Amino acid sequence: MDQKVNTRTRILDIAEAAVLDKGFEATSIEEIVAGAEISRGGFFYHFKDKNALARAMLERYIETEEKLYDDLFARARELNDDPLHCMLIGLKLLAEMLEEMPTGHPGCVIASTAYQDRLFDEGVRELNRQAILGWRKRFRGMFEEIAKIYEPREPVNMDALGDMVSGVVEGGLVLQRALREQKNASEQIMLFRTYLKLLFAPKI
Amino acid sequence: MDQKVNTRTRILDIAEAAVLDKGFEATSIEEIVAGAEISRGGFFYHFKDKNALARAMLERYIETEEKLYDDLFARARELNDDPLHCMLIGLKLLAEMLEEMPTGHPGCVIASTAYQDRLFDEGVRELNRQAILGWRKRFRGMFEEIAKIYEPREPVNMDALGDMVSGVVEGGLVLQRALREQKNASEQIMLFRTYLKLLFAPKI
DNA sequence: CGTCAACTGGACCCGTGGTCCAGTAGAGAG
DNA sequence: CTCTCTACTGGACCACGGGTCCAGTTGACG
Repeated sequence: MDQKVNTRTRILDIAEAAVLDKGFEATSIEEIVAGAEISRGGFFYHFKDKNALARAMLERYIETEEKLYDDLFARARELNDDPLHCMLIGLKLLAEMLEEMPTGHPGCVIASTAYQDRLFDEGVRELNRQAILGWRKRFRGMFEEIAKIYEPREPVNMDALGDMVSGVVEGGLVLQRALREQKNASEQIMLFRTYLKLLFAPKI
Repeated sequence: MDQKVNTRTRILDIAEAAVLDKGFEATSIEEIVAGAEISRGGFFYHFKDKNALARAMLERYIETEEKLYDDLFARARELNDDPLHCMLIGLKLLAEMLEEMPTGHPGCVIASTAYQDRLFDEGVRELNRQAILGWRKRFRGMFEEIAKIYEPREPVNMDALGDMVSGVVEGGLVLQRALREQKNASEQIMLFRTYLKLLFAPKI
């Protein structure tokens, strides 16, 4: 049963790398089983179809992402207890992280899932939705903390501002992929950071 | 030869609607020829393969999009000659437009192309790239005009700020698609608009 | 009348997702 | 030592979609 866990994880690892590289549709089961050195039958033993694979990948990815944000903002909090500065530091760390990731970070999984919609079943779509709603909640919470101390200079919808973190990351990754440049996503995050500085800056 | 133009255009129309609805990969040639009431042979007479179709669609789409931005900011200019206010009005118009589009506007074509990368040939990818670079240039130009009059309160990279328009739209559309909500993209644009107001606001 | 563009229709190939199933290697329980 | 159960293997088989090839038709125009 150690082997069981191993094989399933190995499939997920290989699939994830391939999907991040070239997208879900372009990744064939053939190629996954070749990489994992198993038979086609073996693959379908673990995942009843490609959708089940997608679901498992998304679940794992979302978990990783949550942990990543937890760690990142925990580290930021250690450096500065003020919620605004914590956010600014966290975004800087996020930008640096994105810049270091050569092939582009998994964030794209969400976007690519959104755009290949009809290929996926309701379960996958719902997972995707919940992930984004989770980030909305997380960041909205942080922004509300900030707003308690620093009154925003312009009125903003906090849900939308929370979404903007995800939106800027996703949008940045789209640009990066399409332009074949390397820093777009991190630049976009840094611009968003400037936005927050301006928005929550003490008046005069 | 009238028929020729007609058929080609008809194919493009039907393909575009289908692709916007469910993505390129999920749109079969079978379905396109059924919609256009032609034979499979007829389809391949006009487009040597699916990539040629993608290229033609992208070209047409980019042209439409350019014209849309031209019109939109021309209208904005009529309402206010100041470059900052013109931009703010233009973004408001853009946000309203996005909100009215029920199925989501074609912007997604760029993102979806970016994420289905390997399915497309170099020609398609390059078209995609050029479209984004075109928008970068357009918006950077406008921001430079603004910056001549209103000194930015924080230093920003003008290329990145130009990209941010595309990024915010693309990111917003990703959210909208994944969340199955309707206003995310326009909300994101309105937030970006607030950003510009803060960034270029006269000091004090 | 001939030619050419714009098709039709159908045969055919291949890769990919997916199903079914019979068989087996190996670990752990009795 | 056998019994069973999990985790597979391997191969036959199907449907569908992209793509090729090609022979034949139709209508406009010189």
